[in-house]
Amino acid sequence: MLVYSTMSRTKEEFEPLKGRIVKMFVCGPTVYDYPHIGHAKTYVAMDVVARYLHFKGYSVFYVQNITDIDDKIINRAKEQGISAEELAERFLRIYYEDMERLNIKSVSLFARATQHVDEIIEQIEDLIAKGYAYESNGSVYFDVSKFGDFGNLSGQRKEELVAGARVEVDENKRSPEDFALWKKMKEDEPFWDSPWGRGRPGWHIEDTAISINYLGQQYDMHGGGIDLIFPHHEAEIAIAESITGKKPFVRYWLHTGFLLVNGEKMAKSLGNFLTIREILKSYDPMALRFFLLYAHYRSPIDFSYDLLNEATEAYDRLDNSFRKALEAQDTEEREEKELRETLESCRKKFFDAMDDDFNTREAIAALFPLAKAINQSVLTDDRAVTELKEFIGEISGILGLFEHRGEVSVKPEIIDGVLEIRRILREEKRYDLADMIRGKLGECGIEIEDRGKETKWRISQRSTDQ
RNA sequence: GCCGGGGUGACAGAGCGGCAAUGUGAUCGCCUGCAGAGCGAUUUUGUGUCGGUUCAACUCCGACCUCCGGCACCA
Repeated sequence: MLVYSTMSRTKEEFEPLKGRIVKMFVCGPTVYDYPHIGHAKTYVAMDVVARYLHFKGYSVFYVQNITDIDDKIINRAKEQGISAEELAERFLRIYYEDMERLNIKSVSLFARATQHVDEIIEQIEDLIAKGYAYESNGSVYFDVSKFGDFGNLSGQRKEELVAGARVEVDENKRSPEDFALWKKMKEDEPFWDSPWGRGRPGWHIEDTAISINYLGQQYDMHGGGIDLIFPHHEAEIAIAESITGKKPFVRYWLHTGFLLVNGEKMAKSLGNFLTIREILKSYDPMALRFFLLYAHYRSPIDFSYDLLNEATEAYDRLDNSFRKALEAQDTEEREEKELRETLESCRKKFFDAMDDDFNTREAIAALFPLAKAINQSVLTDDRAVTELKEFIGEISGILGLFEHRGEVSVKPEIIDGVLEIRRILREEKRYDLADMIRGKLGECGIEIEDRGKETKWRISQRSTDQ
């Protein structure tokens, strides 16, 4: 299996540090607002990475941090007249809800910055003791000049960085490129006590404190959006390797391409900011998930409703045919050669693509010919059907798609009864009443579909959205 | 200025030293009481430009044009 690492800028053979155990860390959100579809892109992609590693037989321990204290949270809380803690709590809950709806299930542990302040302080003390950090007027900074490898991940040389820099001038820093590990408390701000007085943690060290605490001094994978490469991940490497003296801190650095809107980065100031909730008001969460996976994770996606609609159509096509396969019963032993062959080649293409740096676009593309074969088939080949069901189960687990979990709030017998009456009406050609029943059921979120004399029904995904 | 990633049919978007996936859209036909779903067929000279290497280049090399992102708060 090949994995692309930003550090080497190439695909490398994947091999975990220790046997069949994979330890991965992904930079989580700052919880000060509704999560947007850019978050969705990154976290869905990383979810599939974790799911696939799990499928490959690795035992995956996946930690995500939650930044629940920082300037944005403090400022937003002030605007709204509530405490920073309250604001963070509220949006953390919303974040969990949105992730749940997107079927992101692989995270083993969410770790909040505010619950790891002790570890953060310990790391800062360690850095100061080792001469990599200095205290200045109640704040503590990392001394970038002490870490020779700074810039390796982003391919930047320190001199270049400083040259083109628009670094914030801060007279407390020895050098503009130094970054804050501990920020002195300002008026009316939340604070923690520390050896340097009251203050709060800087951003970069939160992740190293959490990841080293749970995953160890070196671990396998670290993921996040492409915008985090610099300076965030450079800073993490500097902190971690300075503390532990061990290189590399992380074996594989994975970065997701940006989600763009109108060809530009999504930003509040551009007015093209789209939240997950906004999209899910009118789209099936599975369609959004499919849309995000129907591109390679390292590629950018230029979001538009046209493309989302297109993805919805494509997803429904696969979903419909897979449902047909999963519902198949009373199969015989009559061999369907075409189906078997297509299944075989699809399976190979799917896993080859996934093994090649989690290429979900190509993996999904391989599913369409299978869908076609299913639609053409009468599903009489019991061995092929069994294998088909197994395969669909596998890809559902890996992609987190094609899972039909619509809960029925009415007894299925009632719907079956209604459909029996409708069948009689259709036989008697009383189509007005038959159509009326179809309409009414549709309003209740039950979609029905006539297939010859038989009628299938299912819970509509879209109408279950809030 | 520095660093990174792109430019492939109407649109989206993979792959690859020889055959250019896949989806969506469009057109026609079939199926169907209708709807939906589906099936069959068709759809445009499709690889940014110019050179080089090669028997063979969309793929490798060089130059150029152009788009996007990062450069110290970002998924």
